[in-house]
Amino acid sequence: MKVTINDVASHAGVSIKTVSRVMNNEPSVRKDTYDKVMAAITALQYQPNAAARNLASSRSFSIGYIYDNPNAYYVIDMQRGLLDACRKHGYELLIHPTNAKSPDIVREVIDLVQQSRLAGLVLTPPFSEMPHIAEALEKIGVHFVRIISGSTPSPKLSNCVLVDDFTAAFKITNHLLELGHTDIAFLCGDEEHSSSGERLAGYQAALTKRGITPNPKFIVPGSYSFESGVKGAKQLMNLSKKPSAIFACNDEIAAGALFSARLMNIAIPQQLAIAGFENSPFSRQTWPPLTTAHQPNVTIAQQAAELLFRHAKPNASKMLADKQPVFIPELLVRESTAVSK
Amino acid sequence: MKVTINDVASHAGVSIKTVSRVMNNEPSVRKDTYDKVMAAITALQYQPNAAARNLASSRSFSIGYIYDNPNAYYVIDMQRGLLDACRKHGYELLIHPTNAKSPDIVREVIDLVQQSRLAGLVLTPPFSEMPHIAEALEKIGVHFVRIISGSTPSPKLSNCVLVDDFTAAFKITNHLLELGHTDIAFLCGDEEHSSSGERLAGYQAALTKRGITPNPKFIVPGSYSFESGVKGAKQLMNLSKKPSAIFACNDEIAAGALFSARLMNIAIPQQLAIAGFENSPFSRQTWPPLTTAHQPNVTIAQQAAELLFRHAKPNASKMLADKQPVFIPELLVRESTAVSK
DNA sequence: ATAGAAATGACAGCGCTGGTCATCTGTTAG
DNA sequence: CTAACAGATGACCAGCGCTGTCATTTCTAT
Repeated sequence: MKVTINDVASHAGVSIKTVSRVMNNEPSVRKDTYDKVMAAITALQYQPNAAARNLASSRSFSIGYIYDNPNAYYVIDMQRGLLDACRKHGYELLIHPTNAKSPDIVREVIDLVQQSRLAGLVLTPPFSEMPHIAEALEKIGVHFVRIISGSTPSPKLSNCVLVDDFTAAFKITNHLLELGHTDIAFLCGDEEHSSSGERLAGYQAALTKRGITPNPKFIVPGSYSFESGVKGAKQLMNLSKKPSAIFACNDEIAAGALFSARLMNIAIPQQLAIAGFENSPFSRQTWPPLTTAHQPNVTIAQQAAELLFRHAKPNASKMLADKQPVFIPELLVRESTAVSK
Repeated sequence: MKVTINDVASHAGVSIKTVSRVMNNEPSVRKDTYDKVMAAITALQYQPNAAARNLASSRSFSIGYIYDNPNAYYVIDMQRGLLDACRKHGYELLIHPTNAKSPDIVREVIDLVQQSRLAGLVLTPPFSEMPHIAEALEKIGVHFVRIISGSTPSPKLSNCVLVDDFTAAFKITNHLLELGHTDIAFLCGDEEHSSSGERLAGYQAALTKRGITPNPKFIVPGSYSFESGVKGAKQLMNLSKKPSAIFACNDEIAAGALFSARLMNIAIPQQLAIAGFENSPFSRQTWPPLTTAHQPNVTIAQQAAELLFRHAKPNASKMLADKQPVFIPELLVRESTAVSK
């Protein structure tokens, strides 16, 4: 019922100490001994007692995931990916919803890490973009991995997983251009999220490449919310020169724009094409369904956790330590942009 | 930096065992000793080391939350509530997404409980409605709390938090009746979820009370999905005698019905009123926004965890042990039913 | 004053890791 | 073929911070 390290040792015909060495990836264990021990571990389904390990070594076997994101689907996907990686490595996941805007957010995070004795932390926006959090974490020597918007790996970003919003936004804009649209507007998300900036840049780059100068009136500041989309679309459709397509910074904004267009009796996509970003579940459930970009969040989270373990595990192989994953969200064409103008 | 039980003991002038007794609510600690120790604990900001407690006592200080629910907002809310309660009681939350339809789901749950040495489990649908899970859990003596659909507390349901879907559905149906609708259809959710049955019963009861015999053709079986709503609405609107209102078992189905109605050029709510259930975030973002019923999921989760702790903590006061919370989701009228027929 | 109950304390040990040596095995140079 | 050495393994102990058990002390009621 309860398999201890002793059982594994006698089953493998080695000493407890050797099993412990294997469990902790210590060097100087011969290959065949290692294999023998591993075999015993799987045969007996040995699960080390986390509490005992924890207590004896004073390091911990859990990582933390801090979130403050109104998009529940994003959070759930992240969790799923992190959990997968944790299970694989025998770690636990501590989740911590909180308020990123809180004035003592740094202290809160530090407290969490220290009280729960976390081995590491996975940071998603907005936390991954807060320099004082990264600094504080570095100062107390806690490993962390950030998931951020970006396209080019660099040594400075060694503990980051990059999501290439720029390229994905470029592709979406290109899709609209190929449909014949030239007057394409952009509804921004929150300025403080770098994803919004990256997507805007991708949009602008695509236009420029076609020889179109982005029209400043077509770039509407806003936030990642339905309401923002409602307002933004209204503003755009009241211009004397209206856009024929809108690229919204995420699906929620796009849904708002859709809503707004409907109030104004504008036919989608005949009179106005609308594209979103994120592929949230409801992007398929709007009418018409939204063209959008799909982020493989579960996989992204897995990779982030793997990266974290590579840094956090004392003796893990450093071979792969510098692989820096970049994910490019994939274009998903649906009916909100289906018909060319 | 790191305060141990020793520090507390010497600060309070007692033995470490006595501090331990206080920490564990053991009886036979004199009032003034108790106060002295508590004072020392607060003065020193003592935080017991979970790993050590765990190891020494072989009980654990974490509870589990198993989920398999496509509705991310529901899961996030549950987590939030559970986490709140856990923090308050010094417990941790272990989350475990899984597949409820898996053939060895019972074994998986049992393994989880035993391997992670969980103090208890919170079960939401569909797990809370699977009798073999409850049986297995009882057999191995693990505490658990179920969140289920129901209206009347009973001793058999002593470890349950009830959500009164019946009454809420009754209210929604009543709302439609008051708008003058008499031909009200019902789009069912998954049959195996008792919530669907309860809501159906509430709907039927409301009709019956008004002297209307529910029309079997107006009751469409289905599942908790957008697609089901699309199909259901189509089927209803192809009847020779069409309903003038649809009550969908949840918002997702309602959104599907909305989508379907739009394809058929049916004006909402002028030609057809549609109501949902759940108050998921996107129910506000459909067009028109959905009339629905709001479940206070965060609070429900908190109560469930509190109930669990009362059962799981060995020496906690049993005073409140038999309070059985019942939550009635609240009617939220929005534009999808706003105009009377 | 004294039995008996209640409150408190001493001590071992939960399962594991870290450290220190001692021993054993395998490899290489002579 | 053997000496000499490095690498691999084991034996052993302490101790992480706490709880369970049981012995001891203190209080209460007669």
